[in-house]
Amino acid sequence: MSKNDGISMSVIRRLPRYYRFLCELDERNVERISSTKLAQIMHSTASQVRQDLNCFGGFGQQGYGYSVKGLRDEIKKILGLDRDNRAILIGAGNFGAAIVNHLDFEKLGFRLVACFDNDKEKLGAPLGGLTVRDDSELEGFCAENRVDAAVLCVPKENVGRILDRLYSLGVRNFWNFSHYDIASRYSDVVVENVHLSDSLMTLGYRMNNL
Amino acid sequence: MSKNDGISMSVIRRLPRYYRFLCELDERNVERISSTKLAQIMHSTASQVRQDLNCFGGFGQQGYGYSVKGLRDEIKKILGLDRDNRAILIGAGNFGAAIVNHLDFEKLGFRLVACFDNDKEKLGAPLGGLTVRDDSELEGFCAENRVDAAVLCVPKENVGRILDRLYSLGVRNFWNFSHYDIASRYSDVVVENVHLSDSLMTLGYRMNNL
DNA sequence: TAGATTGTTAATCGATTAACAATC
DNA sequence: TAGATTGTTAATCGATTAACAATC
Repeated sequence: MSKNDGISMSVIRRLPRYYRFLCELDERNVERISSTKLAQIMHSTASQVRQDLNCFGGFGQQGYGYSVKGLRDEIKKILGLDRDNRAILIGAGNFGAAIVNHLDFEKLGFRLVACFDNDKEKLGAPLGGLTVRDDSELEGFCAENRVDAAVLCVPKENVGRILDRLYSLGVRNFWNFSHYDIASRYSDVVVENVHLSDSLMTLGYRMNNL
Repeated sequence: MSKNDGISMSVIRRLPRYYRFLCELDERNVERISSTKLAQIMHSTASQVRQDLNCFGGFGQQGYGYSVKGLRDEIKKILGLDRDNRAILIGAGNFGAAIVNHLDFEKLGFRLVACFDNDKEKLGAPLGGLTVRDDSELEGFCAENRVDAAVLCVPKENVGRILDRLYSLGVRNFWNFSHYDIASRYSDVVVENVHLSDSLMTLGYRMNNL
């Protein structure tokens, strides 16, 4: 983990983009790329590209640039996309189901191992290769299976209670689609918030002001 | 639009959060709030709160703080949540449908006026109070109706073609859920990207490195 | 070797934080 | 009035950009 620590969020959030663009380049059979070219693709600067990459190691070669495959694989490793982070979905409604079906968790370093919902109607429904379980099975499941992260797709009102249960079951990592402020309740957790409505409001502001 | 210009993205992205928290405070019948208290809620600093708000005007009162209702209404106006930005959905699959059903567009300053899909199976299906239209109706619809923004929920491979059509129809604002790089193709557009997979990769990185 | 391009240090820029006079 | 808290200017911090020696 030597150099992996103390990386700023700005850099971390750029990593997935590097990874995506490098995958594309590789698919187009591009073998090498300079920081200047990569910067153009990233809408960034050559300096920033080199600074970013050098947070993790010297992956380039003077006078040559970076090997596309090589760099892609390094970033894949840095992002931990080959990991098997075990995730559960909380809230298998339209929204949660769409998220789960839309994404290829495996390619992102995760494996969905269970889906829970408190609606008896949904019990047993197929979802992402799994079967929706009743909310009451959560404790039993977590006792028997390692759970690294929870994807929260339940209405804000329900998040508090389920969060407390998850926390007491040892879950410390959350992908949160609700507006519940998890960080205010627990400080020793990792929370990645996705606030779609904030994003749409931002678009609204920008389209009418820029 | 006097003071509304030249606001940094950092500030803009915080506006929806101010708005959400102020709404909550109002629901809890809190009448006034100081920058210090608001900063606690925002996980920010009193200085930043005051700096942020003063980009748009002096909404507070010395010795008192800010009126919750008053400030909420100001930010609502700044964000343009009372507007009627006319949006269309492109791609009414599981994912697009879930997005549209999940959010209350009206409360966010938008009105969904049409949904399009190229799958004949979906034609006529009800969605968000509307009926899914065939992709081929896009030109006709845009000729007869003002369209301010498009929500792109189609696979990356299909974005290029639909984007060109939308651009030539005059649409310049995009809420983009695909990995297609719109900004590279057109520079005079406003794009708000939602990259869910990037977000999940970021969570993966953080949970294994922090 | 000469040309290209990195890795890294230094300079700049912008955003955040601190300080404090103004004032309710 | 005295206390509280803003609006705003100044200081600090961190992130981005520029520069250049190292080297492939």
